[in-house]
Amino acid sequence: MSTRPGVTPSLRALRLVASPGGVPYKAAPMTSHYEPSVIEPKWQAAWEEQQAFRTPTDLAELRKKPKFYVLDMFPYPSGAGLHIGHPEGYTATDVIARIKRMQGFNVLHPMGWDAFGLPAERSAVREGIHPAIITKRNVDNFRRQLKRIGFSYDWSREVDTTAPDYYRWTQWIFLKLYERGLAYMAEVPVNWCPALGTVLANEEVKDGKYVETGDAVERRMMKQWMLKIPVYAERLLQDLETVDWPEGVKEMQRNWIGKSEGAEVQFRIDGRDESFVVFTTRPDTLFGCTYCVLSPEHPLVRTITTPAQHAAVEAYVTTAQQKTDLARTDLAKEKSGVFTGAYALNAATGQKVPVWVADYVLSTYGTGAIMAVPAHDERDHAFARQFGLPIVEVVSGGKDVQAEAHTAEGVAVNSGLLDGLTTEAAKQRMLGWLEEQKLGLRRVQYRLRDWLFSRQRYWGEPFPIIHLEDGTIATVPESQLPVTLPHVDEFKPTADGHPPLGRAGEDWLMVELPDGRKGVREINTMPQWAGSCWYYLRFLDPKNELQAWSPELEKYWMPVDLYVGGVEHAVLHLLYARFWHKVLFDCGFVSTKEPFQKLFNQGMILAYSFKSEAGKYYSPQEVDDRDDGAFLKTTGEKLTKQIEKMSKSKFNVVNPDDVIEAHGADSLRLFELFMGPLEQVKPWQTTGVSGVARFIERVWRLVVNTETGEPAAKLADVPEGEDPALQKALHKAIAAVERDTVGMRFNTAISHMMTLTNEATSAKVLPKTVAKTLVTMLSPYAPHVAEELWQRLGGEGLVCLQPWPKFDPALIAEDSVTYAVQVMGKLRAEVKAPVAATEAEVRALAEADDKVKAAIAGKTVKKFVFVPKRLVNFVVG
RNA sequence: GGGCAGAUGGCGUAACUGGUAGCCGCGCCAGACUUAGGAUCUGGUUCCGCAAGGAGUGGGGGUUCGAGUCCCCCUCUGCCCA
Repeated sequence: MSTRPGVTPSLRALRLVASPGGVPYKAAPMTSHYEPSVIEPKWQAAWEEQQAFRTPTDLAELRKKPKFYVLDMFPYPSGAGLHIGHPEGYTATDVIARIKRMQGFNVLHPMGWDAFGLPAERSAVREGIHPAIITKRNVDNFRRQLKRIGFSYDWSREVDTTAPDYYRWTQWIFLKLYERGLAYMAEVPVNWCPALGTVLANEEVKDGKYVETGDAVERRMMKQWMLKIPVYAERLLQDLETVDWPEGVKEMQRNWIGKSEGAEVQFRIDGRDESFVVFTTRPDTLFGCTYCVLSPEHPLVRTITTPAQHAAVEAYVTTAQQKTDLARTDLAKEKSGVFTGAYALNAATGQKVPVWVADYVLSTYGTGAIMAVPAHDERDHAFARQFGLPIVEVVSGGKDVQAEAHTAEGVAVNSGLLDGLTTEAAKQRMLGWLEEQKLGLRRVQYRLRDWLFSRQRYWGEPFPIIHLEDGTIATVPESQLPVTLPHVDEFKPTADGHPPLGRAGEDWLMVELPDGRKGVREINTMPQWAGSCWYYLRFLDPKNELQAWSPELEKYWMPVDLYVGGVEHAVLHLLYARFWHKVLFDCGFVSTKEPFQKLFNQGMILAYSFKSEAGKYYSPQEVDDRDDGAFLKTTGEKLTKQIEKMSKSKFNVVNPDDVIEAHGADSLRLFELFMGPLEQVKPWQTTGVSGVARFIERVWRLVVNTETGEPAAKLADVPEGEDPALQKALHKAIAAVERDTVGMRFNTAISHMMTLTNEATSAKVLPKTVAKTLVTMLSPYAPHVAEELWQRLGGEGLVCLQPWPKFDPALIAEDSVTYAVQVMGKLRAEVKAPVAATEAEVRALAEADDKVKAAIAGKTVKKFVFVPKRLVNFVVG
């Protein structure tokens, strides 16, 4: 290809430039054409050599400027490498980091690796290689790919959650949780995944399967570490009000925390001196309670069951324990249950109501017992219908409650002292009455449960915990952290079902304390969430060997000003990190209540895929994608084209390395942002990249004569105002690009630069200062080509360290304006008027127009609407 | 089933507090320059119509001089929760 004459020489140049200790970047050839493969390594080397993005560590130095902490959700370094979705958010934060630097901020923009986790461990088992080696290999690849895109990370702050000098502090934070009574061990029903040989958190399980792999999950009782996140439920809920997050994410967190206010009501067992307590959010419906249900695990089940029912109940309880929570509570499933033979007394009516056992009531939620009000609760209704239990209406609502539950609010009926009250008033009256009668209490309930915090894996943080012979627990002293991962022969569970750390030698497993007590180390490890709960704090002070971070640096940098990542972390990571942060706040180790002030979710990038009638997928290379449809090249078979999530099996994964090979990193960056609003889900269109590549080449030609490599002929050392129209376009562009960039509307910011470039292309003369300003504006987006052009324009130093250009508001002001002239809301003409024109003047101009005359001829103008600088409208009758 | 977000040319999208719908790209069409090239430049490109003109922002209704934007109902898509 004649326009790319030097593919081989430029590749050679790339190697020269990139080779450490080789020819310095300044020696890279001055090409006449735009060749990203030459200039990108050149400027990456220059940034590195000049430490352009090194954030000061000295506080006195830092305090001279305001701060801005812009953070990406750090990736799990998978073996597959980056896909096109990663750089989307990373490019956005990089543009923000770069413009903030230019605007005079100290910018903290770090990157690291959330590198503990199951995939590396499974590769380790498969390949027989230590997960640390696999992790390093993957991290090296990720780092190489990220550096190739020209991100302005301060790489001296890189952190890796699997490094002992990092997880030492993860263990330290765990000790703080333990000391505060927030971590404990308990025998709990867990989601055990036999295929993986580990337990999973509730949120990792869906439909009885592990969400990542689809492996089956079953229930088992096991002794596990738990964290008492519900202690912080109220603050996690309240403090959402103080952060600038997408409303949707806040709502998801609120739902996850699941606060409900209601009552605990005591039910006495008829004829026995026993009682149980139910939690209800609808105390106003107590008069409608026609039966009660205990969960199969409820301790009272065994004691109250009558001899006649004993066998049936026993059998039922046994089967129920096998089922997962989800299978038990699924609304669509047929309800099951067994009568215990016992009766309870309805606290309000004193009537006897039967007590059943059913698995749709969970022991882990509320009190493990419910009062059933079939008339006003769908699940209770389904259950009552199935077992022929009575349904009594206590909230009037127009529906026939025998046929369908009426769950909405209404007016209380058949409810004694509550009759005639609206639901809210009835709740309050009933609560008051229950408290007076000492039959119940007001109670706030959260859906949020204790966080299952241990895993039976190798590749995770060991707990700094020792189990002593006397059954008590000792912690490893802070001074002896980290507890490093031991050597093991295999990364699998032991033959007798212990986690992989059970394979460690006695020198690791057995511990003797200074006082002579002996014990064994905890052999569970922490879940992957642990390391990501606090990494944003380690970035502040990553090399600190004495503390997890310096309190002074924490006070300077926190909170994170902008945090960008996928919405898939809306609840888990973001809730766990907030929880730890609040604990650290209570310990006095951090100064802010919340870690992430502003959160932004980038939308997923999808891609087109091609599928045959038979359901087989084909790669784009095999497809002829035309206007009239997509066809398989070999057979001509018609294929369907659809937009889907990228996946190897659908042959629609786009790799950033390939895009860089074809168009360069600057084009990749621009296109990632030009596609559409950052928050939106959108398809990757390979052909679209050439559009932004063309834009870069147009800018290039403004500066460089592509025949000779000399400066372009129309570049001139003349005042910026040489061409007033161009100057106006320039200042408008500065204002728009700045506004849209800081507002994270990158797609429109880029289109404004394109418009300016088009204007500059058609201008006769291009003042050098205009070109320099354009290049400066472009530099956060396409930093490599901007550096190259800045240099060729004779700019001093690096363009990425220049101040952001200022616009002159006076130059943006228009002196005349075009008015749309409507008659009855329909556009009939346009007239040009001075900016300061009065209503009467504009009306006169409009009425003088022939088309307007024709439209209003013979009619009376009933009203004249005047919108300054925009339009006028004749309302005629 | 509930909650949230969304639906605009052939495609990705743009449109400030209600004020000329379609900016910027992709693709396509035409022309220029050409060693005829997937380069560059110029012009065109919502639809119907030769035109005048008309229609048009998922569908239906409403508020308003004026609605992509506000209100009500519906359809579909995505995400989250059950």
